Amino acid sequence: MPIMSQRMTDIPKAYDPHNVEKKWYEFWMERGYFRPGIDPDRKPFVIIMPPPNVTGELHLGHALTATIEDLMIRWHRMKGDPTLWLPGVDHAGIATQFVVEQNLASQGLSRHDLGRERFLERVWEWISKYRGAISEQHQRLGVSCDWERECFTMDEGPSRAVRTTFLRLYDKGLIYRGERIINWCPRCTTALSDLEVEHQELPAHLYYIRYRLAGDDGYITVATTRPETILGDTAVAVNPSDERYTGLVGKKAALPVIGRLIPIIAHDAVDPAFGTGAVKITPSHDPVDFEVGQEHGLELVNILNPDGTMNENAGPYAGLDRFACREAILADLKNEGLFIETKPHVHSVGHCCRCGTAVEPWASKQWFIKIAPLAVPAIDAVVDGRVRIIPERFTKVYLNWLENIRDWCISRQLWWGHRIPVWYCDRCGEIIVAVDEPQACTQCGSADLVQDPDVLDTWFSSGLWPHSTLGWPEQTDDLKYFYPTSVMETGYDILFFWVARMVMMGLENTGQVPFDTVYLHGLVRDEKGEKMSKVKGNVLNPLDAIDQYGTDALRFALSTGTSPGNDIRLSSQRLEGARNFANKLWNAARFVAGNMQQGTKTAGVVPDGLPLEDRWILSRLNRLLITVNRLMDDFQFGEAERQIHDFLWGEFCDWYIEMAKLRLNESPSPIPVLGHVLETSLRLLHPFMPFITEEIWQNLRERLGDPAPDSIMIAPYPIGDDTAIDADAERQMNLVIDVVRAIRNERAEFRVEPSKWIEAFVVAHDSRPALEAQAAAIQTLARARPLHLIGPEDARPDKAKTLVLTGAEVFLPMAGMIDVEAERARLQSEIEQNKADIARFESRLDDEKFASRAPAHIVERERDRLQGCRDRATRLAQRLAELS
RNA sequence: GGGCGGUUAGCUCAGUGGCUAGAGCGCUUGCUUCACACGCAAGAGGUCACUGGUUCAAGUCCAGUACCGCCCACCA
Repeated sequence: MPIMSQRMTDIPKAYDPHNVEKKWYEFWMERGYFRPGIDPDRKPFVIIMPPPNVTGELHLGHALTATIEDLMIRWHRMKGDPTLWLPGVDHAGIATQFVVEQNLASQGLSRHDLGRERFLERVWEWISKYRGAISEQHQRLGVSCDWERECFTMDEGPSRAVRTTFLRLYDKGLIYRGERIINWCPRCTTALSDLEVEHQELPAHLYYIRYRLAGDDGYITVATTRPETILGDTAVAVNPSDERYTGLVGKKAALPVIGRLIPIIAHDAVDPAFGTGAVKITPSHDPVDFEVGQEHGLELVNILNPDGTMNENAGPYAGLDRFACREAILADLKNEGLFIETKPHVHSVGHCCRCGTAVEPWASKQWFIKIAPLAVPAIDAVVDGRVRIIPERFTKVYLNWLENIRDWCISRQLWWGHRIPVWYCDRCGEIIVAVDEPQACTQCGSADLVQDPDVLDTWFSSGLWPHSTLGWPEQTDDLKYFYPTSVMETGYDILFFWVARMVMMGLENTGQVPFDTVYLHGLVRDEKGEKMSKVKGNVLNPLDAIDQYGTDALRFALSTGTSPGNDIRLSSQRLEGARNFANKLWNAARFVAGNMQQGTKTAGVVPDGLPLEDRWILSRLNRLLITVNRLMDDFQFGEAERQIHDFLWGEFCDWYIEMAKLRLNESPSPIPVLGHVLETSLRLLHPFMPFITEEIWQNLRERLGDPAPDSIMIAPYPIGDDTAIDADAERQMNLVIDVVRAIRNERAEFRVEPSKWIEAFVVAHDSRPALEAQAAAIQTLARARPLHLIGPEDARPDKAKTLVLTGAEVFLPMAGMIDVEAERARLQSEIEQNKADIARFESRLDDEKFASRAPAHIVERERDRLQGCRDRATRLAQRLAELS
């Protein structure tokens, strides 16, 4: 005992994460544990980390990604798999250019003041300043990724992969340049893909406007939500079957204000029931109108400048902002008597996902990927199961998107990003697409080549990430060994942006799927369920959470009791709960360490001949190990953690340690099972809470005589042994627990002072030997002394509180405190309840179909239960009779 | 207009056909019990949204309804 109390003072009472996290992270790094051990005979486990924005800050979504990926990685590493987790960062075209431009703006400069080259220098400076912050944040989260393989999308390797892919797709005719309607952001002054546009339903107006007919004093009335685009109209269309307008088709109408004459045409796409049944056609600024224009050979009249102001085609309105122009034109129409009426109308307006500005559909010359041919193999891969999506419901979402996919606009009018590898010959106009910069025109030999000024959509390089990071297009050793990767873990919000494109590009470039499994996690929300955003100010910085609660607590809070694809609400209460669990574990370890004498063997513990509580906890532990391994295999990490938590707190601490204390009071000889269960649990928990488990494990290791590796992170992951499962021990222990709880319950009910001992009689039936062996424990845990273990026939106290349990009865003689009437009523109600139970079990068992169709062990269990209820019924009845 | 998800204790959520449906937080009562007050013990609290179906057995599977949320879509 002196040894124990002495040691206890060595270890602080509360777990302090800050003293341990840095220490162990450095230790792991120094030892090189994060590097994969390559074994050509073993299939590796590989995760490529979703690359965060190079100039960004990690938010809780990244913390969740890091947590789930790290737990998978650590688990596989402990299982002995060659394990690679490859980190990286993304150049994030628009986002990065945006922050650097804002920084310039604070100095009163625009990127145009600097020019392209100097602007890019600024971007690189900015990156060199902020890039390290991301990895530092990641390291504080405990990520065990291979930093030596860290990649940046703008590195030479991935950049070459980008150009190579571009060339290959161009040669195949899958990349083309063409004039199409794209989404234009006037603030970012670049084209966007359809995915980068967020549609919002907004209340607006439908304006009815008259166009004068040419050579006639009649009118045709159109309805539009965007009167300013009148200036770009090149036709009015009606449905060919619409009799109201049959006479007008082929005639001309004059545009209001500017008077330009446009034809009236017939087209199926016009819905006669909408508005007036006549629609103005603006091929330059509307996707449907563009199609109509193509079919009818209509002219494209662009009326906008890149910044959203009106251009010279807008005549008197040139220079006005598009929204100011709308008001101005409406006023003029009213003056001219061409404005008829306005009706409220809800329609959806696209906004730039980066800056929130309303985007303009705009006919513009851009580069596109003809994506449908690439989608087909990506669909097949998921349909035939080469790629599995978790949770499964997203399979349908994925397939639906790919089946209806439209060409992908990949050119961006930005400076920061992968420059499009296309050169134009100034002399002959030849278009040269090449991986390396050409020195002369392949056609005419001229050296006057100008590279396309645009850059590629950031997601183009992201789509190549799983193979470009491993060395593609070179057939590197890494590519050969680690590709295809194992799991792609990311948020469901980028299923289309990223996951689908990786499948398409991976298959296209390598002929293989990029990963076997897609694991999609949910969004992290605040305690009110709202999306975290800087604007709302409800963003919780992961580092703040770590400072306050510790990394393990943050990881535990983010991943426990959650399920794939479902959003997570993170609150301070949740973090506190996780921190409390870490502290509980810490203190359990403090207790165990204090009782572990130097050289106590904890490995190779066998249940044979051990006391009941030892056999019980070993049985429970092994059940847990089997369950957790099954859950991990099945990607149910949150449930696995919950089970570990419940075992450690509710079984190991609440019962096993409490009973161990009694034994240690009797005799100071060490209890190997105590150390064994803790040590095994630490390894089981390590992937989820890496720091505290390492700290305790190392501390324990010094006391262990067993040979062990230098770190818990390379120790073997525990697997269950079903021969350790001992149903008898569990049954007996349950009875002990029931008896103790029953007595405690009554003590509380009768307000017996906590320190006071009370006398108890326990009638044991089949389990009498077990209860006798546990008499001392029951006494102490229930504070019941003297405790009389008696037979069913033995005399028991007269006026006693009686508790009829399934395998025992407890009598508590509480002099003067028993109300016989109340006691009788209570027993009567228990009898009623018991009767109902019996009836339920009987009717189930009497059903022949149940007996014949239910599995044998279920039938058996129901029989046992019925028997237990019947026994109890008898004893309840007896007891009631005794009371009268 | 299509599709998906949710609806389980006061709150937040687990529960992937089989005990009498669980946890954390909150609440009530009592405890400075020698690992832990970031704790211990006891307790209250449920028509698993609703209707029907499949099954020996449904919170769990199927169909429909209601409400909430999300995604997709060229509704001028």
